[in-house]
Amino acid sequence: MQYSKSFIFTVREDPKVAECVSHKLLLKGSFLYMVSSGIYSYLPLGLRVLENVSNIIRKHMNASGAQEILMSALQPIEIWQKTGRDEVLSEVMLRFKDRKNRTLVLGPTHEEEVTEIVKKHISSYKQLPRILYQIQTKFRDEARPRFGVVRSCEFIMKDAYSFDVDEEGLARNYEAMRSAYQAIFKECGLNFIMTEAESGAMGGNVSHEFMVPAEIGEDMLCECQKCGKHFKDMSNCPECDSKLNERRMIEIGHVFKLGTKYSKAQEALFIDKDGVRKPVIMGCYGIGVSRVLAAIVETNYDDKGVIWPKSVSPFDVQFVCLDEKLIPEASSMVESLERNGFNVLFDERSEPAGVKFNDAYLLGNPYIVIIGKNYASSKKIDLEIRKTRQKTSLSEEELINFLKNEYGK
RNA sequence: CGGGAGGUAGCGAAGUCCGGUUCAUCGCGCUUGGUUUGGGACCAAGAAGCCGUGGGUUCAAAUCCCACCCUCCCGACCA
Repeated sequence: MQYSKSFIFTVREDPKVAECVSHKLLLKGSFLYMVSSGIYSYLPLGLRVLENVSNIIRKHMNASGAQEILMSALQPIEIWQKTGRDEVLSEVMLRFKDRKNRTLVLGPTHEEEVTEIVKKHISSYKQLPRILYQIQTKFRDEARPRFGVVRSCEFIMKDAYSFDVDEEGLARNYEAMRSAYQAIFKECGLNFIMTEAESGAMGGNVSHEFMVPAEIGEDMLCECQKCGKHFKDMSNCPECDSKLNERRMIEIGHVFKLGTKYSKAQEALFIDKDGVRKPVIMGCYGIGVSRVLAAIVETNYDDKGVIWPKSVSPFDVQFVCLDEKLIPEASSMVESLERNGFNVLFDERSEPAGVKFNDAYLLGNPYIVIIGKNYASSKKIDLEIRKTRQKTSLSEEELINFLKNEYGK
């Protein structure tokens, strides 16, 4: 992608509307466009990261046997009345009437709808277990949207639902999802903590949360000064009796054993081996995909900008050409990088070097390649690692080998 | 929903107390021409504003008064 033709428009000043790091940097680097408080559009850069995170999620979901679907955002109020959650979630639920005077809601979550789907299609133990998931936009009328994409009224969520014949099956799927989550967050470059949690309005009795320690976190965990373990309560460490510190956390994922709360209320029944009709045993598993973006930025940045982990960065390489006369050479190198499977943002603009460097740092792609004056004599280009800011001079061949090695290609 | 701060050109800000040729100003960005090109460079010329919205007070309002809207922060709330 040529920078001069891209829809990338960084700004020099910090946006006034943003206070926290992720909100500020994502707007400054034109990853996001702010429509209104708690409402954001994804520009090309932001969408690339979102897609990368989504694809990591898909990979691990599919590997654990889950199948992707896409449910409607518009839902009739009636399915919510079956479980009583039209009342429980009334504060956050966006509802309106259509032309037929029927009440519709913009789905804040999808337990009810997925249960209807399963009710229609599953009737025998032979059709179980199954896991369905989707990556989709959720709508919540938040009392106070904040921190950009951390808490917004419209956000992207991965929600998965498991369906089993018994508790043992549920336990297996719950474990499968839990380990998939650990793999997903690790691959996204997040330092996360898994902890037992309350089930809240979801129902069920077992649940775990995945948390990322960050300044702006809205949840609090107690961290042991000695052994580093985390707990909900502020008594001395149950493991080693040392003092605990409070630490703020961003919740990025939550898994629940739901049991039969929804299947009973909505009569999603199957006939078991013994001929008895039983409610399907359910679990649900959520990841705040857009919130993962924010959490990554909140924990991967410096005074110059974002430092994306390799696995999610919009581009692998930002290729900075500092001399117009070298554009033909630079173009051929960019092409060869692309042939080798790397995504390259080719900065061929006629801007001063400082502008290009600062944009590269702000956008946070992991590798910055610089071609300039020294190339004519040495035939070497410079590679700068975004994270460490270390620079080395390399030949084209050395560069490609280095990157292949870094990306395991 | 309670408390605090704020809204002036695309972005960031000054001006608001004390109303009036210092009132529409500055920096960045943008347009045109030229010089530059390994760290946000320089010169020249330009375009761009219902001073958040509506009402009021006054000879006169960005500035004073009232109402509303929007944004950020703290708290309550948060599957």
